[in-house]
Amino acid sequence: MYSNFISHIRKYVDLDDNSVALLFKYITPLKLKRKEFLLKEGQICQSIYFVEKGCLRMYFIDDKLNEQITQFALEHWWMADHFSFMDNKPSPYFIETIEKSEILAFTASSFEAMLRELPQMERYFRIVMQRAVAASQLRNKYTYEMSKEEFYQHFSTSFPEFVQRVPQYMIASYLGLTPQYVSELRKKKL
Amino acid sequence: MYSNFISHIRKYVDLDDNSVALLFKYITPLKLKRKEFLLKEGQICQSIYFVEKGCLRMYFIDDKLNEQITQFALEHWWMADHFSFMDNKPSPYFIETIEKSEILAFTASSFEAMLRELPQMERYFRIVMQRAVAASQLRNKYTYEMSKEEFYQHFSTSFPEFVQRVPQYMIASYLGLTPQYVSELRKKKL
DNA sequence: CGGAATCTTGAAAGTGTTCAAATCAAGTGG
DNA sequence: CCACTTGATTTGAACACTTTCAAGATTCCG
Repeated sequence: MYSNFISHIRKYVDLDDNSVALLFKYITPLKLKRKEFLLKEGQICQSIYFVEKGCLRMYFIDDKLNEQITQFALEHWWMADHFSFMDNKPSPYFIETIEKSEILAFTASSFEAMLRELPQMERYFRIVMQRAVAASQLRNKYTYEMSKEEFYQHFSTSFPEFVQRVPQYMIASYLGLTPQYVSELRKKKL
Repeated sequence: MYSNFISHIRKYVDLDDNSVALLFKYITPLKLKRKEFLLKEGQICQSIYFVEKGCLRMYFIDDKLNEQITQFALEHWWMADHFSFMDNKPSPYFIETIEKSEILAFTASSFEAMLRELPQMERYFRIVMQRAVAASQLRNKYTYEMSKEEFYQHFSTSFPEFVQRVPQYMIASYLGLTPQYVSELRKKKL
């Protein structure tokens, strides 16, 4: 049960079976179909979400009414609008399933209660968050040193499984370029 | 002593005076002049750094030999190359003082030992890292929705104290635009 | 099969960069 | 305190990368 989640935790902290049982009390499991929403613009991001199976995207609507995708989450990734989640602010984002997905949710209050009962989980989340910071430092560095063309080529060779799994126009949006330009770049590469 | 640091911790967790005394054992305080380095390209980022007073920048040298600034840190901010710090990988970055600064450093080993002795600090760092993730989500959103011109105007009106404190060309670098273009934008605004 | 969503094409327009050179500011040593 | 040297900012013209717009071709799904 929730094997991806448990194995992810055990990568970073020791957690005995008894603690795992306690942990389960705080989880809200969700089974979602394709194109269902976990969060919509204007709502407060009530939970942080762990992708046990499937795929999520986070996006907002820009002033030209385009969907701008800012994050994806595959198996064993966390997803949340952390500002909204921590400070109870309305979120500008949508979080939506791209595929049929199994999600584990911690509401803000269950998250707090869980951390109080299982302090090892503070360590787990400290490490997870620190790794998220590291990942965003790296991604950020790429945006400084690569042109959009290079960024696209780099992404599609680094994550070919991703390019298989999600439509081109979503990748274009995530990389901050137009679907037309992606189309041009693909042609160029052949 | 280290009052900015202690008050920052106490914003997020309760820490009694006894624990503060224990905490001090793990800190390496550094007094640095302007333009001194905490990290250079190729080295492993040995410590994470808290800015008690002063100002740091982090940058790397791109393929055209420009210094590309990816982060600043003012008082009560943390600074590190987290990938290098956590996984002992050589860093592509330089970390350098912009002004005379007082820095508190935790080496990787003192950081670990401190967290083991003072588990409340796991909570503190979990919160700090989570807020760092939130901040990078926000900054990232800006890069999707603003042109470089808007990004510059937004930054310089949001952080006027910053524009005072650091040279234009560093702000240009941080925002990912050329000093020439910044110059043009400033002219435009008058 | 029909309709909607996705992907491709090509031309025109912008936004921001590059290059080269001039001007301005600032710190150092005499 | 001035002269000198280096660092920082400004200018303008030419260029490059990426977007926009408008259609057309294709794929997918019920």
